[in-house]
Amino acid sequence: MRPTYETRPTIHTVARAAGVSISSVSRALNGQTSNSEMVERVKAVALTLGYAPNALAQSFKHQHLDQIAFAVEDIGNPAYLAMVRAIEPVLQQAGIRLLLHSTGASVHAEIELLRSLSRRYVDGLILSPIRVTDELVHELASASTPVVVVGTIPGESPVDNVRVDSKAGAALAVHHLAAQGCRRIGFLNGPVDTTPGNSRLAGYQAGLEEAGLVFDQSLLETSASFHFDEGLIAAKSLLDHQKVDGILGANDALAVSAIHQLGTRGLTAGRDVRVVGMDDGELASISLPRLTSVNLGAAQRGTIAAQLLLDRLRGEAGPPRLREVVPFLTVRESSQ
Amino acid sequence: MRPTYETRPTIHTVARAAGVSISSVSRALNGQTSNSEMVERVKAVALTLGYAPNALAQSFKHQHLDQIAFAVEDIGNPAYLAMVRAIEPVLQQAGIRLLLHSTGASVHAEIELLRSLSRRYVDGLILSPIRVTDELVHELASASTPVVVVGTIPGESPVDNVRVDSKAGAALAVHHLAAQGCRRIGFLNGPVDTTPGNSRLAGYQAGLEEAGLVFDQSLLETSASFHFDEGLIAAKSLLDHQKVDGILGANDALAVSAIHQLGTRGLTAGRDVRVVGMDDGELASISLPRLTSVNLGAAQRGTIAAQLLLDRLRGEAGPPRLREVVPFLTVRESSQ
DNA sequence: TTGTAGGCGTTATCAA
DNA sequence: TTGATAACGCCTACAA
Repeated sequence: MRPTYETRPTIHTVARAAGVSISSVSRALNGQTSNSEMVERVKAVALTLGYAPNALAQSFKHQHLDQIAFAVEDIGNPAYLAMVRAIEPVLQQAGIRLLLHSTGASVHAEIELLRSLSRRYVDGLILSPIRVTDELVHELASASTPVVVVGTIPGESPVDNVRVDSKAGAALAVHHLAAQGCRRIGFLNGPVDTTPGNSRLAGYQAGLEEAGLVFDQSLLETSASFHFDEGLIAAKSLLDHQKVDGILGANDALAVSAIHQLGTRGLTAGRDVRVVGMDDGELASISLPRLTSVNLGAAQRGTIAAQLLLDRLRGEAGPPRLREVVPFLTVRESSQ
Repeated sequence: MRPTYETRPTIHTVARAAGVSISSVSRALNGQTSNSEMVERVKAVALTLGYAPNALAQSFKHQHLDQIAFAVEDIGNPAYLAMVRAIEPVLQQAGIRLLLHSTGASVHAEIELLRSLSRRYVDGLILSPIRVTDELVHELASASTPVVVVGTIPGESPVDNVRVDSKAGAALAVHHLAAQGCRRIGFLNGPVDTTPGNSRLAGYQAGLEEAGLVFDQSLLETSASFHFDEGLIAAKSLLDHQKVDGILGANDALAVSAIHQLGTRGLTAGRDVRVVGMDDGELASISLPRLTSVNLGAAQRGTIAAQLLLDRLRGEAGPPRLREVVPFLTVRESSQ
């Protein structure tokens, strides 16, 4: 049998039962100065009545809900997952709840989300846009609550921003492969109309140049997405048409898809072809062989983003802040 | 330069600007019957003023926030991740937002969470408890909002419940291994004081019995957790001490850790020792060799849980409902 | 069709 | 130290 959810005690119920005014109840429960005997009585009554202040009414009164939203394309993406896990404890510590928003890789959905902030159902937003359009930047400027953007946005954008130099990260991977003796380094990229795809391609090219290797268009294969399944198709195409001694995947899933396609050809990652991924997520340490990967500091970015946003919620004014996380390489068996 | 977030237009602002009363504004904006010329004017004024009704005030008035919480031990667990991804679209469809709660495997945290529902900061809760204590069941009974439990709970618990027969799932895996000719089937379990660990052990034993094999305590290895790292330790211990021709992992991560330890010994999963996992998450199709796994319908459970909860939010009364998802086996290379 | 007024539950101001 | 009262922004009888 289900209980009814209807009639909960309010502050009036408690006041009546304790024989005091509602203001006294409020004060007693919120630790304001008052007669301690009365405080005890009120607390006792509240307990027996099972009274708990209505968070909705409190929020209405204070005009903040103590909750923020985190909006990403897909929570299943390991990088975003790492961020959520990093954001959570920071918020919990501060008594702030976390709302999850899936934008489904739609800039339109992100813009709608920014507009809806004027409804004030959250106190702030952490947004990790996959594509940055002019319109998005414009909406960021006029957002009704503090916003922190995770990912690279134009310099003049008037919001806090935490980013990672993923171009440098990709270059790092290329350097490593070159140092291991690779001369024909294939690149399995994701869509280039996304911020990550774009900057990783730039990093691949820069890395080649710095290593004294020439960029060969035919060693570049662009997957339809950053997911494993589509990666398999792209990896197959790359290996069908080109002989490579090293492969950089734009993320771990793409790198692992390359490992699979090597296996299909009787080749072993590490021994025959060196493979490096990016993100350094759980998959990297679980894959076989373990995957060398560029750590892009997803967890760190999440933590920083949460802290920046909390500052704003606490009233911190001042110009937009920019935090940059530096990528590093975690070397495992797949590249040795 | 940051904008100020202070003075947003209210319904009064709009009313004054449009030269009507606040009730007219409310009616105009909510599509109530009224003079259409006036409606147009109000809408125009609202638009130029950038007015959007304050969600907090609306929620306060209606006494519901249009948001629910999903509470799990760790959102990084692939099974829970699959649930979130399944829950999201159902809620979005209904205009309900999703709050994420991490309980960190603490029953105490779960109980606190259930109590805090009386604060009414969510309209309902989907809870996936890892351990079910009497106290938890008791709190479920007196929760202030509708609750849906994902996972097996005692029959008399007065809340909606969606579960999977994971005992049958584990037995399914054992049958499969036996049918492939395995006679010494090791079991890499997670902690047995958890609901999943407990029922999977029972399924392993039942499966052996049904296959005409005897349960051998020494073929059972219990990992400290369901995570890959600890799985490696347990898998090593199992393989150091016993010769097996089949291994069942209590989840995909544990099964993959077994694959790793086999590799260390020059053995290949599938060819030398058949390996089966449970969960059938992304990891199963990404691992090398691809992992045969018991699909426990995590996504399906998420969808159903969301629907059950939505029913309650819409006022559906009636006795607690029980939904059971049936597990099935996805066969891949690791067991052939 | 429109406006006035009351109320949702809480906190805060002010006078007693 | 306490209690009456106003206010937060919105919706909705009810009266005009």
